[in-house]
Amino acid sequence: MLSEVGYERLSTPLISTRAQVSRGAQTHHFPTKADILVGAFEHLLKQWEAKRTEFLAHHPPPVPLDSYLRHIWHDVFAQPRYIAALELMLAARADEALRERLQAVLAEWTEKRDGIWSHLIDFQTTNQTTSEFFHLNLCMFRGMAVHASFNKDDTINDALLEAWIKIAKQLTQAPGDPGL
Amino acid sequence: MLSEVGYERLSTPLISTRAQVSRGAQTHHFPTKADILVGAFEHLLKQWEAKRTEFLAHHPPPVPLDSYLRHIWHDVFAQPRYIAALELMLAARADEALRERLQAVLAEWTEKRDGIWSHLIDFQTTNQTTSEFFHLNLCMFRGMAVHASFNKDDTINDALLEAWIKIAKQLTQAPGDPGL
DNA sequence: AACTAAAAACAGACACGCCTGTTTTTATAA
DNA sequence: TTATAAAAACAGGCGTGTCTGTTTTTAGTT
Repeated sequence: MLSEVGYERLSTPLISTRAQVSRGAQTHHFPTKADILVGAFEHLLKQWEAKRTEFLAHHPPPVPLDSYLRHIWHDVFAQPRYIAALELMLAARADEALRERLQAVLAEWTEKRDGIWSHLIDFQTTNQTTSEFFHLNLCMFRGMAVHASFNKDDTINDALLEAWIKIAKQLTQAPGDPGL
Repeated sequence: MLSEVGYERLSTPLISTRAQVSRGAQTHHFPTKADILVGAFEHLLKQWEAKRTEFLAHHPPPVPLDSYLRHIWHDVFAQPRYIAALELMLAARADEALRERLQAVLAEWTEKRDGIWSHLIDFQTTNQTTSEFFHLNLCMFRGMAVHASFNKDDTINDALLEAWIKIAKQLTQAPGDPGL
């Protein structure tokens, strides 16, 4: 619903109706709206985790870099839910309590995720370079996700993805530090 | 106000109070809330345009690539207003009428912007590569802006910027196509 | 220059609806 | 019987858009 109706119009009665749950039951399990949002956010992170384990089941490590990139692009960033999560995080800027709860949930998850991937991807560079690449890649995919959510022309989105994959390979697979 | 109180809490009475304008005057000039938002968006784009002309006054073309990158990073993307604009665009996804108005305003501005920069930057590659680089760079800066808005640690943000500038140089300044 | 008419700008109040959180009541199970 | 779950009603507040009335500016005419 966050991705369909947007954060602004997302109201608790709307949610309970769509969930076919009485408003009483809703408020019983989720006293405040923030509780619902945090719950939804946790649910989303679990889904991403599930996609990762499913991917790893079919791609035993060491995972080639481009396989990894295509996976997180298509299964995470290119999904409407990613934009919904982004809207949620941005909107939560103004709500200090909600923001801190979301950031806490996310921080824990991020740490876990990075710990997992850093051992599985077929990097051939130093650790420090790897960390920086992770950040760069995250930023690039985030920006591409926003771009894709506005511009529905998939040909250009695909071209951007392929271009970035080439760059990523140069950055991490080159023998000797390529200047990153 | 969009960046301070957030899109969700931004109400028309709040705006009129802060603007020290009566609610009657407000509704006279801006019949609906969407009119205010579109007006604010146009205002923002004009400010970016002003920053650009000011930069170009001090940096006669051909503009070195890294100067250009630092300029749009610090003067546009790294500003809180960029995040506000992003939140506005994302929130407008659910409001079809508003979204189309914003997109129309933005599309016109974008076309103008690209037309200007493409002649002023010291590129040494083909046009097609240049266009793709523009897109990639936009995505990267967008993602970095989001990152910076959440993570206030400037050292890592600066490091990311410098890393990207190095990459950008390799992409556009290398003699012969570097494989992008 | 002065007077009038029209238009624009402004001010404040109102109505309607919705949203959030609380409370009260009813059902169910341990 | 008591604790938990569910349902429904309630209260207070707020937000958007509209409406009526007032002031100021502009335009046109004598």
